[in-house]
Amino acid sequence: MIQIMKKEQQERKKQLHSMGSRATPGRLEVLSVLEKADRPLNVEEIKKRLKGDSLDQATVYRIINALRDGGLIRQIDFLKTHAYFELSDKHDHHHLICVQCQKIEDFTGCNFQSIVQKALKNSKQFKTVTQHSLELFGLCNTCSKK
Amino acid sequence: MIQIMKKEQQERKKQLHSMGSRATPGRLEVLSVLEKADRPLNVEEIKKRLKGDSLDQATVYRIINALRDGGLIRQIDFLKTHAYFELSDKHDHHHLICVQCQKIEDFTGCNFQSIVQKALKNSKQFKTVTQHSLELFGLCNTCSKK
DNA sequence: TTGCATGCAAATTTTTTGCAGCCAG
DNA sequence: CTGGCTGCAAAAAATTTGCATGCAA
Repeated sequence: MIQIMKKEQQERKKQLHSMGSRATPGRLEVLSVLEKADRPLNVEEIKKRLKGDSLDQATVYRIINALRDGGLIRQIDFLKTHAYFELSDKHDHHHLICVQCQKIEDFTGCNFQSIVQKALKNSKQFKTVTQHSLELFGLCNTCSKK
Repeated sequence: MIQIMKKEQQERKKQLHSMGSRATPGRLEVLSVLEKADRPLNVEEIKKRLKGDSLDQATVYRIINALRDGGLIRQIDFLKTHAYFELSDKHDHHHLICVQCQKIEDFTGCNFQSIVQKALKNSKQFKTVTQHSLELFGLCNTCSKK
C-alpha cells in the first residue's frame, strides 16, 4: 500500500512538472484530497479536507486554477453558483445529477470522440478540442416519486 | 414585425404561466435580452442590456434563478467563476470554446438521445433526464498559432 | 383582493490581489 | 541561488436576504 502511494506521488510530481509547475506539498495534498473524494468537490470542501485545514484560501484558489489550466483536474457544472472539481484522469466519466436533491451518479461511455469529430468537421474556427464537459440533469427515482 | 414580436411575447407569457410564474415586465425583458443575444450572457451582462439598466441586481438574480429552474433558460459552464445563460429553446445546440481568447462557436447534432439512453440503461437511481450540458474546450485557430 | 414580484439596502459568500518571506529545483 | 509558491490581510466581485411596497391574476 505504501508502495502504491509512493508511486502515485511520483506520478503526480511528473504531471506537475510536465505542466511547468513545482511539486509542492500543498499541490500534492490537493491532488490527494481529490483522489480520495467520491464526488467532485468545491473549493471550500477541498480546503476543509486538507490536513488540519492547512492551506490558506488564496493558495487553494491559486492551486485549483493552476491544476485546472494544466489539465490535471476538471471543472464540473452542477448548476450551482460556484464550481466543483475532480481529478481528470478518471478517464471518460461524467455525471447524472438530480436537480432536486443533488444526488450524483457517475456514468461512462459518452463516446465523445465521434461528437468531437463531427463538431470539428463543421467548424471554421477550431481544429482541436482538449477537454469537454457533459452532465445530465434529471430527477432521481426518489425525488420523482414525490 | 410588430406582429411577430407580439406573438413571441404571448409565447413567453404562456411559458411563464406554465411554470407557475407571473408574466411581469421584468421577466419578459430578461427573456427578450437573451433572445437578442448572439452568445450566452452572464448576470452582469444581462443587467446592462436591460432598457436603462432598469432592474435591481437582486431582481435579476431572482429572475434568472426562476427561469432556469423553470427550464426556460439554460446555464452554460465556460470554466469561469460565474455562470452564463442562454434561452433553452434554441434546440439542441452547444458550444466550442477557446480556452485562451474565449471565442465561442456553436455546434449542433450532439445526438445526445443515444447517450442518455445508454446512461439511463446503466443507472440504478435515475430513470429520466430533463436537461444536459455539453461544451467542448480547445484552442481556436488563431490562438493555436501563437 | 392577495400573494407573488420587486426595489432598496445590507449582509454574506466567493474570488482576487499586493507584498514579504520561503522553499523546490 | 532564485523565481515560483505561499501566507496574511485586505479588497473586489458575486450572490443572497429581510422587509416594505406594488402589481398581475
